[in-house]
Amino acid sequence: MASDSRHRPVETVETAFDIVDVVKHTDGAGVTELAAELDLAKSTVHRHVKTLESRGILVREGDTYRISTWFLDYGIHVRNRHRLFDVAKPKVDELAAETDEKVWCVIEEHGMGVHIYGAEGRHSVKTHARIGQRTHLHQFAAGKAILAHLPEDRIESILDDYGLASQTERTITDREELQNNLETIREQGYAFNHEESVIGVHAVGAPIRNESGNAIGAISIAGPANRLRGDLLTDELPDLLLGATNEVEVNLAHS
Amino acid sequence: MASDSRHRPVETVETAFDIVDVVKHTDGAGVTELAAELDLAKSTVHRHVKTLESRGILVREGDTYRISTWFLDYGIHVRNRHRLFDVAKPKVDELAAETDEKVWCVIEEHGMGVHIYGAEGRHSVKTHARIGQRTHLHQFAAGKAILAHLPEDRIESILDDYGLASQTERTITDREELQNNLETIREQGYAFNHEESVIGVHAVGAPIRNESGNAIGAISIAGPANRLRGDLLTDELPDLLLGATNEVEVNLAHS
DNA sequence: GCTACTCGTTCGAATAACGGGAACAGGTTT
DNA sequence: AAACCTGTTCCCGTTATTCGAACGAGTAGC
Repeated sequence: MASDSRHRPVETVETAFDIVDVVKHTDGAGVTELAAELDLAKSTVHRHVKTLESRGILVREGDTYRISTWFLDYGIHVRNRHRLFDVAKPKVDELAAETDEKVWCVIEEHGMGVHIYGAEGRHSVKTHARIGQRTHLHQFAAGKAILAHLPEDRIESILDDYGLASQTERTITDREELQNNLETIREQGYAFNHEESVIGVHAVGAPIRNESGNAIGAISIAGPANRLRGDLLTDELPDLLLGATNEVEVNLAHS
Repeated sequence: MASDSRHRPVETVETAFDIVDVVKHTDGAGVTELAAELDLAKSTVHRHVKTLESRGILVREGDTYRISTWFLDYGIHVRNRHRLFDVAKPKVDELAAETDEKVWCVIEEHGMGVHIYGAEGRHSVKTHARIGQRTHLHQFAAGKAILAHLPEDRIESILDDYGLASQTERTITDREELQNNLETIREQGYAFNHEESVIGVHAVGAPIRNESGNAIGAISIAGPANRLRGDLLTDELPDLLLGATNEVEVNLAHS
């Protein structure tokens, strides 16, 4: 981290990815538009875009370039190769079938939570989460479950790096309050989310730990606040969840 | 296409993606390994890798770099933004539930077929296909259904570009034979795959066409050859499939 | 315990490449 | 028909990329 200031990035590569980013966020753009947006010469953008196209990273549709499914190929590859995915997927499916709610498998990467797999129950809410989505760890149940089970210094550095941005009015934005919450989570072994990421949505999340006890991911069950409350939320679902995560941990250790 | 020879790519960007490719295929690699593999100086690779890491494209685990879920994020974004996905997904799920076989939604991109969504039936075979996978159009039912419903000149240029590589001993590798097959597909409105991509697997595929009648994708039903045969394969499944694809086409037109 | 190998990292200097701007070709609008 | 838009091409100057060698650190060998 201290070497960050010393490290000078390859700017040509940065502009290439800047182009990809703009193309993604605009859902397709032309050379002129990209050049204007990124303050580059048209010829420069053109050369980059042609390079990316020849690699199959961008595809051309008339005069606009779009992100290609190259990313889907690589993305799914990443997911399938992740140690957790194979083991967790069947359990996530099971939980969704048993609870009829939305169940997510989340991993930690670079200090953020990444939703790598989600299973629908029959009544599952349309959460705003999407496969591949990155969310700040303090903003949701699975994330807090992960955060609580990381080494103390990593927790500090993550909170330092990203801060405590709010998602809803109920998101925990006070550092001390979060520390208390994490302590409770460690004691209980699971975390709750009371409308902290989406108003009207409650969730329970439990960590998946490796041999050294550090969380590498988590599983969460989410549903409407008026259905996920009382004993169901505080007892039944955590029980089910812990059963699943414990099993995943055991299977992980033997793989 | 003719300008391909004239176009000189941005080499720095190429090396960056070369690095990403090697990291993907080796499932994680270090600086020295990458430098040796790509015949570059260690310092060059180091700078690239640091740049990619700071962007969150690669993640570091000890001394090896891995592909990150950044790709999953972008990949799923691409899929979700595709016009076909929203409309086709529910139909694919329906077909899988009705037939109990593996059902795929495939789109055409850059002259290849990309599997963007697959639904499992209760008895579905473990096909080798994976979300994001790119396959030559002539090698499978959905692909041939697409190929048959493209403008004549595009068909020619795709076949010229990619040739007719074989996947199994039953893959169609003769151009004339393929043309005859495509003609039959156009007459019937759907395509069969008789162990042309995987031995022991049969499939039916039907195109999804836009307003001008050109295929933009296809849906296919695949299953074991000994179950998918006779009337089921030649009549029942095509009927079900065409019902679904027609509906998708109508919904597409009104979206 | 020391040595010898690996790994990632840093530095400076030379050259190759990237980026810019102006001019071109093809289409569509005014 | 002319004025605009688009993507595309060219060449030149300068910068930023690349290389190779040297460094620090950690690990395996004996």
